[in-house]
Amino acid sequence: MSDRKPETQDLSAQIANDIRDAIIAGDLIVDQRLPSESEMADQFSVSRPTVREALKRLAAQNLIRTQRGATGGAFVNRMSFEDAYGQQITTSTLLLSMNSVSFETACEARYALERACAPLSAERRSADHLATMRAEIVRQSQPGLTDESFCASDVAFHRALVDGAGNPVLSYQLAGAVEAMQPLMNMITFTTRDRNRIVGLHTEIADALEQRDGQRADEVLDQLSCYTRTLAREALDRRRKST
Amino acid sequence: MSDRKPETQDLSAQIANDIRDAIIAGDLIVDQRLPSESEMADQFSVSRPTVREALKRLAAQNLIRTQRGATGGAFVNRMSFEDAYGQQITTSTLLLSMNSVSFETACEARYALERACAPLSAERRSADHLATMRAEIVRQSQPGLTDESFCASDVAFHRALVDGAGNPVLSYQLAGAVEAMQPLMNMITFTTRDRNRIVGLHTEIADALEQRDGQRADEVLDQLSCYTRTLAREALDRRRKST
DNA sequence: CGAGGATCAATTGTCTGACAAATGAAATTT
DNA sequence: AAATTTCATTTGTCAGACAATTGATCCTCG
Repeated sequence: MSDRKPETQDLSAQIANDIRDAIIAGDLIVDQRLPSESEMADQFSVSRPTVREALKRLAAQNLIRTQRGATGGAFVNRMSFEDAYGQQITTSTLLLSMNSVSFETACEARYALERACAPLSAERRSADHLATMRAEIVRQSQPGLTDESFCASDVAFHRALVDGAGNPVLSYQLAGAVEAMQPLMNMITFTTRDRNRIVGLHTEIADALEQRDGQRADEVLDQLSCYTRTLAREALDRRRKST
Repeated sequence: MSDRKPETQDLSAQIANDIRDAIIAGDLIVDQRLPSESEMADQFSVSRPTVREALKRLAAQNLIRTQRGATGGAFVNRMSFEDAYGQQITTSTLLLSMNSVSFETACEARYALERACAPLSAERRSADHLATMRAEIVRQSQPGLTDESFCASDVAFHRALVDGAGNPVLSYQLAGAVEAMQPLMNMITFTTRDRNRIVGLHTEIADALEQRDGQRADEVLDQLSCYTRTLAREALDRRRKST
């Protein structure tokens, strides 16, 4: 938890960390205006460009926003769920794409997380959530759909399932897991038979949620998890054979 | 998913986004060296400070690292789980602390996620994980422990439980949920009676995992979830009364 | 010929000073 | 009183410079 090398860090990194810690500690509250760049330069005994680099670091993390003009400046940003989604998805995508996480591992994590919210979703899902899921099922049944569109619809279906739990923290956490998987899923070529099976399972899930049967939804998700992993294994085998 | 206002964005933000997209798309691969700051300044037709601001934005997201010296420069960073943890915890902490997420909601999310990995942990936990959990239980039983230390130990216990699932993606996702809750948990004052009850439930969880009984672990986690929420409600009531 | 040290060139880190652009507030005019 | 102009403040961008770091190169000496 401690900073690794505070002595060898850039000045801009040190300053950014100072300000970040102040925000986390609550010393700087939401919408509070930070001193102007010139003032901070004096305060930290550095030049304005150095302060600016620090501020850009914070802006990249959505911790502050800046505004030009007479009453402008840098303001502490209220971290929005949308901002958090974006960061989460970027981070997860990169983690999965370049950190030798196997499809298997990612898939297991995704379905474990999804199953966590199945009972909540069964209890709380609105008619809207159910309607979204049904609509995506219809879309997925269309013949001639590209694999990419099929995957996108799959993501939308599962997002609706997660959102049905009515817990924004869960939605935010799972957005990363589900969306970051999409590039990996896109590598799979779905046959008509595969799609029919998946659509069938999706329908069973929707039915279960409609009847507020969390237990049943959980079971079907388990089956879907197994099936997806089987498909991925086959896709991987084919790819290996062809090279 | 699309950028909101590319036309009103800073030059440094635009450049940072360009490079970020190139990294995500795989056009820039891990450990690849970016052009020098001067070269990029020419390439993008901006000044060097502007390029530097862009690079600092990327560095803040752990997308690149920089090195001084003759063979130095900016290199595409391999996103490490550790980096991802850090970002996740910062984001989640801020999201919970200043986005009016109720303790109830956060708590529900946390235990839902934890229960997701209970069966996996029961199956795969090593003796090490179990030993860590037992050790933390002992620490939690010490009389005279401050509330903060008790909470820290609680986090360590649950981290061991999650890590026991042996899925780094789950560990990374849950790190945020569990650790971000700590500041909220610290607001609770635990009586000796509360602590005994929690330690008892922790012991039951450890026992269940030792016997590879995921079902049982899940049940106890459910109880712990309910109990924690009760305590939080009481703490909130007391706080409300005193003000 | 090899090893060790001095030199060098490339690159990032930092500073200074300047000007442009935006923007809300104050002063002025109608 | 309303509309317009002016103005001060602040961020955005630029140019050029120097310091610090660091690997590579070259040179000297054994």
